[in-house]
Amino acid sequence: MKNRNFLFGDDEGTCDIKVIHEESINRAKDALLDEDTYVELSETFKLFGNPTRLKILTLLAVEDLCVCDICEALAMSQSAVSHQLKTLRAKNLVKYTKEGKQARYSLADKHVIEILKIGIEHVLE
Amino acid sequence: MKNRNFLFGDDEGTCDIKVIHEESINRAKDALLDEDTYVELSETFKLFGNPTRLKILTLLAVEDLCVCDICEALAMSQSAVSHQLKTLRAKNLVKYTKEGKQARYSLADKHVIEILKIGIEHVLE
DNA sequence: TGTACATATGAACATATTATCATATAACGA
DNA sequence: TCGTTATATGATAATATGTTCATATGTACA
Repeated sequence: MKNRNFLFGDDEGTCDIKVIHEESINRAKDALLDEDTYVELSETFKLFGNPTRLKILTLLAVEDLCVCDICEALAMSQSAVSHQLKTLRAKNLVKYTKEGKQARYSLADKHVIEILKIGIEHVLE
Repeated sequence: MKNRNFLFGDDEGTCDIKVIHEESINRAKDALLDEDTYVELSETFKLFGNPTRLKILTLLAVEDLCVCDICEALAMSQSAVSHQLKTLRAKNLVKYTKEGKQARYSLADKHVIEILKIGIEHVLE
């Protein structure tokens, strides 16, 4: 089973690394969220991890825009922009309404601007 | 099929769609930051776009921990954790102090917890 | 109708990311 | 010194990502 060492704590057997600060580990582990939550969270943050999407979000923070407006503003292809809008939609960061031939996009979530602001604060320090 | 521009030859491959809302485009474009800032920003946000790193940040939000504590808490290899800590260090999200053989890691930036909180709010809605 | 316009999307390719493996470094005790 | 422990890191392979190309869908208007 386990090797027991009263001075330095239990050895975990399968893991070859000694547990050094068991109390701290337990407190920290209690704060961990569900695996599913972390996957969801990471997928959402991943959307902020790309310059093109950050630019789109910046634009939409100022003005609701249709797809071709965004293409024009960023000098990017319609396809590239449309694909990115799709991924942003999938995680509820943007929404759109159909207006005739056009699709008018806007931010879907108040958190988007908050996250952008804090991120900018961080990198500008 | 592709439109051809007889004055300037083939278009630049960017966007041959007509400008629909020029005023809006100009206002939105004014809000855009430097390209370099977006690259920096995206690299920082990218760090939040991975479940392992999110877990590490959660742990460090509660307790300063050494590398093997984190390995233990996440049941992950020392190498994987160490690599992720390196990337987190590179963007100033965590810092560490050497204590003998160990390296005690902690959050380096107050923004980390704020960003985590807002992200969690978003996904839990 | 037919045609141009606005957007969406599947496939494919190049690049980026992440965990693993093997190994290096560095501190400590015997 | 040697051996053990704690951490760091280069190389690699599997997977994910982002743009382009080609094409599909849907709308408006002559």
